[in-house]
Amino acid sequence: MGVASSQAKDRLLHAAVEHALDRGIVDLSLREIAAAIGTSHRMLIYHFGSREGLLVAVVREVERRERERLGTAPLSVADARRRWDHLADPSLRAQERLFFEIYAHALLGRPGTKGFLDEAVEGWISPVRVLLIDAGIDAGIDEDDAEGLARLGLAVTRGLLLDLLATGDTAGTTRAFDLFTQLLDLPSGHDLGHE
Amino acid sequence: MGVASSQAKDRLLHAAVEHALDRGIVDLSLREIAAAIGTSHRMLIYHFGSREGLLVAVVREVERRERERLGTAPLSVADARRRWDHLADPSLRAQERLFFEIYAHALLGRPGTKGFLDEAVEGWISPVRVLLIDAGIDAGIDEDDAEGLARLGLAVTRGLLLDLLATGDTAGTTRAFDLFTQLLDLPSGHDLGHE
DNA sequence: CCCACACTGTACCATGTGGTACACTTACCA
DNA sequence: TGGTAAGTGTACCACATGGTACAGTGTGGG
Repeated sequence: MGVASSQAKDRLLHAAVEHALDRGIVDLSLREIAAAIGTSHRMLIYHFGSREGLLVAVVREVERRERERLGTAPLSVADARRRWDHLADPSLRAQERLFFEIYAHALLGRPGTKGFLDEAVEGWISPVRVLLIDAGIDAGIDEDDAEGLARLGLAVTRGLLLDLLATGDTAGTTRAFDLFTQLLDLPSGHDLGHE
Repeated sequence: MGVASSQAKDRLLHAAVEHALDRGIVDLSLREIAAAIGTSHRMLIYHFGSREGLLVAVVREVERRERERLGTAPLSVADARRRWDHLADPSLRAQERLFFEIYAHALLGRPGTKGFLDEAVEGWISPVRVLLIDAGIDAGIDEDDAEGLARLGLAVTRGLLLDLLATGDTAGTTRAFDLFTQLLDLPSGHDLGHE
């Protein structure tokens, strides 16, 4: 069957994700996707078994990229602003939009999204919490504070991304982010900060 | 034609929205929806003209409810926590989930969502900004601060709602929200309204 | 050589899709 | 009373859907 991984399948998956990045995924038919990436719906079925199989593969790939981003993101607290600048970069818009599309999809319990939500929230909060606890030994941050702070930071980031995706207002959302770092008494933007 | 409003149409729309609240909307067929709310796809076409017509009607209704919530929300800052408690109430989960589903849908430029994003962001930021400017005359809040603060408040709320919808962790998200209000030094402070 | 194998094109299937035609009922109003 | 219009049921349409059957293609190894 073609269910196992193979070079052809990988190529198809990559192309399908690329297409999903700017066209979405949840309400597209196999034929639409296939036509867009230069293959036939027959091939998608062959390699992924079914439409749901393709969905799962795409979701997993998005999860993987998200994790990868987590792994390479500078996690030091002082780098918060640099991290935001990275996230706010236009080249990441498509990925974030797809992320939110799948997020909403998963909230409705659609097939192929098991575990996505846990990973999407806990996967980010957890390492930040640990980091904060380590960094906060001197500063007197206890575990509840660390958890709450991690949660709040994630919320600010995701909330501002939703704003950014809707409005495209990089300057405005960045100003709001700087405001947050100021509230935390963190170093804000290097030199392109506010004022 | 049935395109104009009527009692029957209103009943159907209400039922359709109710159904969308816990089953979603964007990837459901007319027949699925119709069967679930005890009518026929024939009737939905009759009253709403087309599937897209129904979609538009549902989106508008969700927008309307969102605006209604905005209108009745207490905007004074001292009430921030009470407002969050209201949002975090399980009875609103379905509405928020549907909101994010449509939000994601709109981010992809799907038909029937024109104006949704503007309303979703600017519709909330704007009144809060005005409120902050008014309240901040004494406290020295300038317009940029007000805009940023409104934006940040909205982001915190939406981000924590995403968290809450995914995890169901009312206590944790509420702790994070409290942390935010503490950072703002709310009890003594200026007004901060968002939702 | 031949066979196994990964892969792909063509053609097809049953079912589901949005949408329509038409007959029919009810109800209100002239 | 009759007519007009909203509303509804039944049956249907052309088409798109996910999925399958089958007959290939090429390629590498024995």
